[in-house]
Order: sequence, then C-alpha cells, then structure tokens
Amino acid sequence: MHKRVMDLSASEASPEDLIVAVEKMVRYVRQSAVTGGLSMAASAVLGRLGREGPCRLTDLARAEGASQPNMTQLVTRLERADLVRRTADRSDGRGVLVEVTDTGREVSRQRRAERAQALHLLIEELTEPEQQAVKVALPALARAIEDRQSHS
Amino acid sequence: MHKRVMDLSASEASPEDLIVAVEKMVRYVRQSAVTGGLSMAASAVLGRLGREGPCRLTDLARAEGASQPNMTQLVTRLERADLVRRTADRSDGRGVLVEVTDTGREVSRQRRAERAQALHLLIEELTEPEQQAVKVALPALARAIEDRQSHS
DNA sequence: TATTGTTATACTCTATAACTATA
DNA sequence: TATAGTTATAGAGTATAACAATA
Repeated sequence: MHKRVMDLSASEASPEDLIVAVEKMVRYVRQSAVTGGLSMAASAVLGRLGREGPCRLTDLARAEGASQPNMTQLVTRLERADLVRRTADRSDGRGVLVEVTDTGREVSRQRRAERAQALHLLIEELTEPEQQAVKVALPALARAIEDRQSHS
Repeated sequence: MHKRVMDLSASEASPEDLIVAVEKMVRYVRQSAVTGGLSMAASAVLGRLGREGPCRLTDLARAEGASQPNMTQLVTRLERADLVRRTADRSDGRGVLVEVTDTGREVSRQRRAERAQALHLLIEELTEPEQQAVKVALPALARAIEDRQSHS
C-alpha cells in the first residue's frame, strides 16, 4: 500500500505540471462513464438538457462550444437512441426545441453517478488536506471558466 | 468586475458538482491549445514522447489507454505531419519505435505553453486560498490516477 | 437581408476483427 | 502459439461551405 506522504508546499507545481494533471483527469473521467456508450459530448448535452430544460438547437451549440452542424448531428444521434426529442418552437417557425426523454434522463443520471463514483474513488485516496483542497479548487476553477466565457 | 467572494466551506461540493467542474475544465483546456491543429489525443502522444523518449507503439497505446490500431493510425497522422518518425527496434524485428521530431518537439512545447497560459488565466482570477488549493488539488488527483492505473 | 437549421463533404478519433510477420 | 503491428471496416465527433425555410 506504499502510501506516499506528499510535501504539499515544497514541490512548486508549475502551470505545466498542472496542465499535465488536468490532461490525466480528462482521460480518466472520460473512461469512467460507460452506460449507454455515450461520448463526453453526448453526455454533456444530455446533462445540460436535464438541468436546464428544453433548449433551442443554436443555443445548445453555443452553450457547448460546438458548431451548429455538429449539434444537429449530435442531436440526431441522441434522437435515434431515444434519449432526446425534437419539438417545434411555436414562437419561431425556424426554431427547433430539443428536450430530454425519460430514457435520456435516466441514462444521464446513471452516467453522472458513474463519473461521480470514479472521482470519489480518486478523492478517497487523498489525504484530508488534499481532499479539502479538491473541494475548493474544482468549483473555483469552474466558476472562473464561467466568468471568463460570459465576459467574452 | 463583480468579484464574487466565495464561502469556501458552506457550499458543500458534492461529487456531482465536482464532476461538472471537471467537465468544464475538459472543454476549456481542449479549446485552449491551437498550434498545429492537433487534437488532445495527438497532443498527449507528442508530449509523452517528448518527456519519455522513443517508445514502442504498443507501449504507447497502453500508456495512453488506446487500442493498438488507434495508435497505429494516430502515429501515421503524426508522421505525415512530420511530428514523429517510426524507426526499427533493433532488439525485436516485430517492434516499431516511435520518436518525436524536432518539429514535433517545438509544436508540443508551444501547445503546452498555450494550455498553461489558459490555465494561468483562470488561476489568476481566483483568491489566494483558492490558488493554493489548486496547486495542491490537481497534482494530488494526478497522483491518485497514476496509483490507480498502476495497481490495475 | 439575417437567422435557424440541415445537407454535403472531409477530417480526426475510436473500436473490433482479420491479417502479416517475427519470436 | 503468442506478440507486434497493420489493414479493413464502421461509427462518433468535429469543422466549413452550401443550402432551405422562416423572420
């Protein structure tokens, strides 16, 4: 169980080190959710629709940082898998509203649980101070990203 | 500049919240590096070869958590872009060693700088305690992932 | 004329299965 | 027979350009 006791201050973590850490997390998280065989992109769209309700396709594309054609195709795949459905936007004949189905909601819930579990497995191997640091750091970074994107 | 002063303890960050934060970071980091037009997968391979030197194709696939055919194609694309080259493995006629070219090293360096800069932009918007938390949390998580993968 | 969405086209990324060559 | 790598095939994810329909 060779537990490595970390020196939390001495090993000055450079931005380069930090970015390598982020990339490791990317790969780890990506591999952790398997239900429904969805990609992270599909999973993110499903999760957003579940949290925020029906959404215009264009808004969805912008919110996810994707192109409109990309979102069209992604929604088509999700629709084919009965995870979302398209409905007409009564207030604008051009628009399409995308909403999650009950199946989609359930798949989304399960995937989020899987990812959360994978992260939990990591976190519980950390020391207590490190765990606290994680609880502060991740939400703070998420908030900084949101601020940054709303300002631009 | 509406600076939000966070309560660092009251808003109990659940694993679900944390995973949402991680996903935001994934998308943010992914969009931050543009030099060479490489994907994260390609970038990761290039970075690894730069850090660790020439590597067998199979080892590269295993290290990156990819299939062998996937790695074959990725290396082929990187080779076409003159970022890596294949050489024979003298000790094993079946094997192929992949190594980064000078061009590849330079592109890799620049991309890492771009990502680091993007992360730095986020971090400098955080409060001092939050910054400290990031410096502790990200390396700790990376270490936990490594431990987890070497144990399985 | 501008906006919303889709289609067309072309890459990258990914996996599994089948194959070749070497150990 | 087992291992290293490639080829074949297929599908997801992405982008830009061209298009249709509506505002």
